[in-house]
Amino acid sequence: MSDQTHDPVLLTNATLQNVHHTMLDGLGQLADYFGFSKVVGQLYGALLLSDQPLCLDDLVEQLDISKANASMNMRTLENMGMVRQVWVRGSSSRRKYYEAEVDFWQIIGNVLSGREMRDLDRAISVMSENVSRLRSQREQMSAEDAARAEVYIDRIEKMQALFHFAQTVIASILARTLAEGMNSAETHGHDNGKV
Amino acid sequence: MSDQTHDPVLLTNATLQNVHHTMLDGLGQLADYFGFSKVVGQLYGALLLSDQPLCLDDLVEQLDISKANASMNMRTLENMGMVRQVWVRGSSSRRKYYEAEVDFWQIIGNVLSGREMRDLDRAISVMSENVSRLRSQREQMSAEDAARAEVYIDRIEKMQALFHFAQTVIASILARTLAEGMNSAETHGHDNGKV
DNA sequence: CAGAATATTCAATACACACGAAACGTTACT
DNA sequence: AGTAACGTTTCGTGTGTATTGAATATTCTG
Repeated sequence: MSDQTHDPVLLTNATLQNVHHTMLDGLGQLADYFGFSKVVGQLYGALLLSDQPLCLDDLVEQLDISKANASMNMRTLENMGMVRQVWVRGSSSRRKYYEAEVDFWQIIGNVLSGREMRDLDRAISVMSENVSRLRSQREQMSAEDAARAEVYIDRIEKMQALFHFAQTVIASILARTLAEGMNSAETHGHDNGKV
Repeated sequence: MSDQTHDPVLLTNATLQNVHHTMLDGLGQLADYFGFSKVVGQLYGALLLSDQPLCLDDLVEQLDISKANASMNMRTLENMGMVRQVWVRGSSSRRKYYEAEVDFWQIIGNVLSGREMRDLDRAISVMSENVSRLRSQREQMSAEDAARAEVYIDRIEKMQALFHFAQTVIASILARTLAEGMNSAETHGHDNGKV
């Protein structure tokens, strides 16, 4: 026994097959929509709709993709906190098994606290700096340039207001996520350790 | 006579040049981040920081891109409602002039009311349909398949809850956008007890 | 410590996308 | 109408990115 994997998990029922395919397809489109490969959506869907953790070979077989592709995209899922590794005791050897993170607020909090928030902060500070420089040098400009500076300041501040709002929204989401993390026993914390 | 365009709009001041370049660069990165061409962001930035409407040739010259590129990406900006055409009286011939839409809530409302909302609705309905089918056929399945159906239902409904929340958020943004026809200033009352 | 099993990385290929040049269609001016 | 100006579409080309099979690294078992 113990073929290469623990259990092929065949779908014998037509309805189950259809739902499975529909979900993976939709999640693939969604991932594509957000700029990722559609494979990441499919991988997540396969794990989401599985009652047991799956290993790489399971996913390779299920989605009919190469192992390299699966490995690469699983790493992006890990970096986003959308999947986590789980150790299955019955496995013949040291196999990595994954399961989907189903707490979506946790996921959103992870991704927002990472790159997005930093980019946003940087953009806002760049705008602030630009406005400051324009204000300070406005006096020394020609009338024509000063008029242009006024336009710049006006438009940049309008955009900055939007970014500040986005910052507020993201901060509230993060607060919500953190408040909800107390319930979860999993100490997810900061998993970003450089390899 | 006249040059091909009305006014080259040269930036004589170093600070203005720097701010201009910084903004266009940042907006280019932002556009790229959202899956568009960076030219889209640069075009919008050029219009945003201009006190006068600009024609295609102005933009071509300013960004040093081909006319085809400018034309194509300007259309996507138009489709997103981020720029609008404006007719300039003094132009020698029939030239299209564009200006940037500066009401960002208007823009967000436009894009959300378009594709996003429909995709969201469709995704939710697909999930509902799938859950319904699973529930109705659950009885006729084998015990094993029924157990899987339960897992499917549970996970799909979890995700559906998230999508419903997103739907609510988008709906509230759309409501705000529609109500803003009269609101002139940048005072967006921070009505975000709920995002 | 040898050997096998598994995940990861690497280089080559395939694919898709964006760009620019030029032809085309359309509109206004004389 | 003729003509000039302008915007749009199309086509060939190049560049970047994703996917794959093969090679490498790592880890567990006997």
